[in-house]
Amino acid sequence: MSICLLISKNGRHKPIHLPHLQTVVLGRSPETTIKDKKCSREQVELKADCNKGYISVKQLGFNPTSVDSEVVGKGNQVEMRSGQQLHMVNELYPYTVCFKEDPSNSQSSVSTKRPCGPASEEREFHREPPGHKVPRKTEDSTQCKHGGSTSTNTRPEPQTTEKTETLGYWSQGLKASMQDPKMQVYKDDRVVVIMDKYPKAHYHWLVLPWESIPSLKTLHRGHCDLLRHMNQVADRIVQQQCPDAGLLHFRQGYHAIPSMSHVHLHVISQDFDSPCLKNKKHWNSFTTDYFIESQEVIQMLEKDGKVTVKEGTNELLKLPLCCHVCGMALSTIPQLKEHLKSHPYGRL
DNA sequence: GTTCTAGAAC
DNA sequence: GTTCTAGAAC
Repeated sequence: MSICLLISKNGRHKPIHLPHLQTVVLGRSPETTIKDKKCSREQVELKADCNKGYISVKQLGFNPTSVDSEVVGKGNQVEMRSGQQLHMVNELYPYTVCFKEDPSNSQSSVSTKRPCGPASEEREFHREPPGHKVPRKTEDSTQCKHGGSTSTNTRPEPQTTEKTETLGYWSQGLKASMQDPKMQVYKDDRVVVIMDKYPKAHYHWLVLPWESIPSLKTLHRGHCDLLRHMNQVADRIVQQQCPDAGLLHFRQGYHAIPSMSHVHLHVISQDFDSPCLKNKKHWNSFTTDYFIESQEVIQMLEKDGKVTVKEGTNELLKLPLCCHVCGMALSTIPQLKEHLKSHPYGRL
């Protein structure tokens, strides 16, 4: 399959990879180098169809995005093909689209992928631009599946003995993402932090242990230290990567019944300003008791040696929409999103 | 987890 | 007619 590249015509930055059928939101951010306030941080939503050879361009921002001088219009969507020109906003910041053969399809490129994880005690931060709301997906989700034949690093490999944990199923996606250097924001000998692939707020990271822990049910008292460390790492990420950390409210916690396998701590800003937040389930999973505070999980482990999820927790996802800050009831997701603009920092 | 889409709600 | 949700499929 070919890959899709969005190329800045005036060479402002390197080409942006648009993964096949994956929504990518671009706008004013370090990634595009656009600082123009007329350009929203979420100006356009792009989705490439590498099979059909076009990208869908949806204007999210208020000011006009255009394709070949034709304004898309807020909320509208058009198709753009090779040879056409996208202007991010106000007929400025031109881009072209290019479909070309994926060089990573060759076997040699797979074997030269990053050997999994850092050496023991290694700690490093990768400062990714937070404005890029949908991090690019790995070109090869099977990378590191076998640890890399030449790897000499000492980090414990994920357990691959359980047949049910075969990579490739959608619910196993985190295992691939956490191994992908492009997704990693921080890693040390115990944990890795990645940006959520479909962030539900302006800032949304996942902290995952290298140790294979399928779910909250598998946690025991011996994991308390690890969970405390995950919390500390999360605190540091927020401080280091979020310039609004003083104003913007954050929460750290776990979904009671997560869809994705492998224990992951959500670190999420409470603005919930994201095009990826689309439905009631998304909303209630972060704003009801379906979201269990990290401290509460640690306390349960310390006290009971296990995490207990209350009966009926799944029903919380069906609750009526209700503002997490002021409690106001909203009848639809669009109305909720409009209301959330009155709480930009996620608190009163 | 997401995407797609039928049909409910407006 | 359009918007929005919710369930199936992946």
